[in-house]
Amino acid sequence: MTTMVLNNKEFEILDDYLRSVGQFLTLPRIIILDTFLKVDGHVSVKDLCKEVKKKDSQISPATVYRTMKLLVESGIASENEFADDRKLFEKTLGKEHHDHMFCTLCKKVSEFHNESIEKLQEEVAQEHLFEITHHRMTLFGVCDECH
Amino acid sequence: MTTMVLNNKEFEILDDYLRSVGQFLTLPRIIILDTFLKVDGHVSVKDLCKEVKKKDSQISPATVYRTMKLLVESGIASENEFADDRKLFEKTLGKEHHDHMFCTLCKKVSEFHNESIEKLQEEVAQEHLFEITHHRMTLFGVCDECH
DNA sequence: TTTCCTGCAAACGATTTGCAACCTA
DNA sequence: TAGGTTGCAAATCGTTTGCAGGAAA
Repeated sequence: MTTMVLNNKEFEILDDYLRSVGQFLTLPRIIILDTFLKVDGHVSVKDLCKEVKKKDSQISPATVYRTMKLLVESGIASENEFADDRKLFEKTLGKEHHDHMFCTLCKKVSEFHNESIEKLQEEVAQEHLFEITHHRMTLFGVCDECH
Repeated sequence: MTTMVLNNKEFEILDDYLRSVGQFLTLPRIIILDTFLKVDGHVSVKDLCKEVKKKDSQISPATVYRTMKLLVESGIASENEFADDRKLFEKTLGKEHHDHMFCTLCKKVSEFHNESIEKLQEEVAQEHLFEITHHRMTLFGVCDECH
């Protein structure tokens, strides 16, 4: 039997968010969030649907899409696209900002953070009178294991 | 009457590329490349189709898609996606590598280059034994004009 | 003649949406 | 009761592909 991790702060955050927009934390939403939290790394909706179906075969892809949108809105998840048309979600809570390295051979996504780059980005933006809300940086190439 | 710029190096490059893979520089391909070269900035296939149709209403979107693929393969164009599902093409020939700033209000794409960032990216990659083939960096935010 | 090219329409795959039935405050 | 929620199927949207006719080497 699967144990739910309802005590996670993510459930509280989603619940708060939903209340603030006049919506409810329903069972399908709980199951989807729980599933999402237990997958590690970057997941596609397709893969998430597979996992969700194991817990409740009734839950439709439409609901997974709708719920993932809510998770993004509430700041629990973020979206990123690496290879063509593969939109992937990752957890954002409790993780500092980071960028990605995508191995074009094994498709593995790894993360890094470099404060100097962040500072330089801010400098560049200021030079162009551009106000950054967020950025996206991905290095494509071959990871150590694929060498 | 529209003048073609057949003397541009891009036509030679496409022709060479096509020959190397046993294909030909046909009229539709010439028209599409010519149109692409005359548009500035970043274009979607949809917008390109509109321009192409003005010169030859017979040319189908399928051919535009097929030709843009060839342009990317031959190094004349490159693809980038900024906002959701808007794949845009830009010329690469004669332009040094650059990154992008995307204004989320007016959707304008502007370019910048920062050598220090490039060096740091290379350093980060080396630390992780990752071999970069290319990278993609986009700053999202509000441009000067939209302030 | 063989291989490539093209337009057309159909197919595709990811995502969204309209709807009727269902919950829940 | 009113308004949010869901599964289902249909609709969308960008893109790709099968095919039959046409053109070039």
